[in-house]
Amino acid sequence: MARKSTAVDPLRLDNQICFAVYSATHAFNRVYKPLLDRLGLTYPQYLVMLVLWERDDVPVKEIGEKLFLDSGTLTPLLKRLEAAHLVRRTRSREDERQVLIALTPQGHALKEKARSVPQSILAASECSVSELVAMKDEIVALRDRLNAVIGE
Amino acid sequence: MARKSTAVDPLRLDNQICFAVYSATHAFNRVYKPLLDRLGLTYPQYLVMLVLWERDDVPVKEIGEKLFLDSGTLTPLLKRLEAAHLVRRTRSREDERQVLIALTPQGHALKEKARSVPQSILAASECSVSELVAMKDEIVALRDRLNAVIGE
DNA sequence: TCACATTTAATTGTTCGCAATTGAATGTGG
DNA sequence: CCACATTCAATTGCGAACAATTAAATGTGA
Repeated sequence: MARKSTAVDPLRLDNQICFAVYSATHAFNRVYKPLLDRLGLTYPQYLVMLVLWERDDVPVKEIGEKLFLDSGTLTPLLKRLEAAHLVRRTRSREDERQVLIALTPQGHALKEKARSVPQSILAASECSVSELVAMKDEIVALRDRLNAVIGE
Repeated sequence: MARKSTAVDPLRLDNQICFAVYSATHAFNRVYKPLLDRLGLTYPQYLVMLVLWERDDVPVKEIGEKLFLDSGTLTPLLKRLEAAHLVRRTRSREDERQVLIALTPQGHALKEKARSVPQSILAASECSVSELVAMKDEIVALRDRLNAVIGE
């Protein structure tokens, strides 16, 4: 037959890795939702808290570099975390342009309640740790190549 | 030493596959942006057009099932596509609850301009087709397991 | 047939995500 | 020292994404 096989049609939705990644992001979000509701966090807020639990008193810029987000996203998000008494925002004294983000005691304490989250996600993925690590490394490598092209 | 290795700390940002997927989604978006700007589409609008280029005159519900999106997202998006004269929205005569989405001639014609997009993405990924297909299949399988847990 | 449940889109309100701009602080070259 | 560029956060505006609700059409059982 003369028709092009749908299996290799480059415009077919099911053939697009970007849609696989896009829809997997939403699937993760839906699994995280009930877990993070108990912590009073959204998923992007949870990511910011992961950064802060690793290192505290960090400028907005640095959070943005780690999460690939800009101030247009982070400023209002951080204000909501401040309103929830999880972080404090203070101008740096050495460089008044920077705003430093520090955890409050409640912010630190929330880490303990968060410890069970990764395990629940692992269970939901029905996947071995080694498989997930391998996939993660492949996806990160792809992401970094894509990001490199943007800077070109 | 007594400290837990950071390599296996489950709360470490870099160890989370969800963040790999989340950040890869944004990286894809940034690569798509200049390509889709030329078509006058956003990325979610492009996904809807992919669905319609495969099969036309489809109820909103069906688009939502294919893209894992609900009417709260699709209704305003489809109204914007209608305002751009790419689709028409008409109530089904057999079932007045359904709204059928059909391509306009301009909507059909846009497919030709879109044909170069997948190739540009492939180039940006700096990856062989077979590698991408393998990754895509893994990610889809993970997504489907996650979605299955949500319905539990 | 009729009360009731279900299905389907639309609507409302909140939170991301980003482009573009603004304004203040800092750095740099002459 | 001073004009100028750069850096950083905040702001504005728009388009998703989703929970929760609403309203209309359809389906179902007694």
